Amino acid sequence: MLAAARELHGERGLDALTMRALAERLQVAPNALYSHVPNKTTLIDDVLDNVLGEVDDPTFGTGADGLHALMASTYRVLLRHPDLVPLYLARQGARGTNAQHLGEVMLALLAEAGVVGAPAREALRVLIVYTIGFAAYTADEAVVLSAAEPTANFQRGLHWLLAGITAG
Amino acid sequence: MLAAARELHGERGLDALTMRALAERLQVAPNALYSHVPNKTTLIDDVLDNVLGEVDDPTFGTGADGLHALMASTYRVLLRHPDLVPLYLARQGARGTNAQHLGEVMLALLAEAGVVGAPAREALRVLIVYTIGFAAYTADEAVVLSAAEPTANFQRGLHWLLAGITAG
DNA sequence: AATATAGCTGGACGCTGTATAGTATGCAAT
DNA sequence: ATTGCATACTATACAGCGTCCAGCTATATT
Repeated sequence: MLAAARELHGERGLDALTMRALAERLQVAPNALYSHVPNKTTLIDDVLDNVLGEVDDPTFGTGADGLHALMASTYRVLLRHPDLVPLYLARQGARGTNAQHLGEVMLALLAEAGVVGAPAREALRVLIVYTIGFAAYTADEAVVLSAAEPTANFQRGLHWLLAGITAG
Repeated sequence: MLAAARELHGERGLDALTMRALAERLQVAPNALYSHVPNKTTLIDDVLDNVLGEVDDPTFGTGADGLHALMASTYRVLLRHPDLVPLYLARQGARGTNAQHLGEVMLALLAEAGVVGAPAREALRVLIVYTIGFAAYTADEAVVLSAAEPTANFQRGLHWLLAGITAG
């Protein structure tokens, strides 16, 4: 069902992802979905977290470099799903297992860069906000402009933030 | 009508701001609203831009200092309307007259700080994204925690960005 | 063999934004 | 003074939404 929901969203967009349309795709009555999901909100929560599974963990790069790679990967994933991006912010970044995993990886990389404790949690928030925010703000444009210009812009700002974070 | 919409939103939240509820408040049939507004989306656009009118232009402070003050004021305004914040991002910051004015003030302050042309437009985007993004992400928390901690966090990141921007 | 449970169905409720058609009011031009 | 027209309203209605309720059936458990 999550898979069907993601297909439907991928093919026809967020607005077309209604309980009735999803039920039709599954050849099932609309209310049958409520045997699997308490409501549409948590279904979308699941979709949001599932999308985050596409983010690549950085296999190389330590500390700030790794963070840069991770955030850039996240940015690319978000741009692939422009209409979902505002939802991440509305839900403060989603709380599923994939989101949690990303948070842990980020904290590990921050620790490598010498940032731990309260400053690390602050840095985490700044980086998440900046990345999702930039994706939300440039979503339309980036799709049109083949992402090159906004991505460069994103990376420049990201660099400034990382410089400030690691400078203590 | 815009005033009534803002009242209704202020009193009962975004979800309660329906065409029917607004019509009832105005003692009018629901569809009568469509003599004044083409659809609900542009009504909300108007509300969003109207809210931005609450942001204070910095009367003192030049360049980076002024920008810091302006963004902090914007952040405070946004926090006053948590449920609207995701909408700003979904619409790339709104395009009404108030939004336009803010953009011009920001560009002027950037110019004072020696940033003009393409870098200025990039800086503009980074600052807007960061501010709205942070507001969206901390909205719930900030209301509960009386805003002190997230605001400090916001200002720290903002400082890093401004340092990067003005360093060229 | 009896029973519980998971997954479904038909139908409905209350809500949403909005289209259509018609009506009363006030102002402009003849 | 009368005609004409735009503005703002009304009543009604449509299609769509998320979701609740009651009941059926097949499968799994004891």
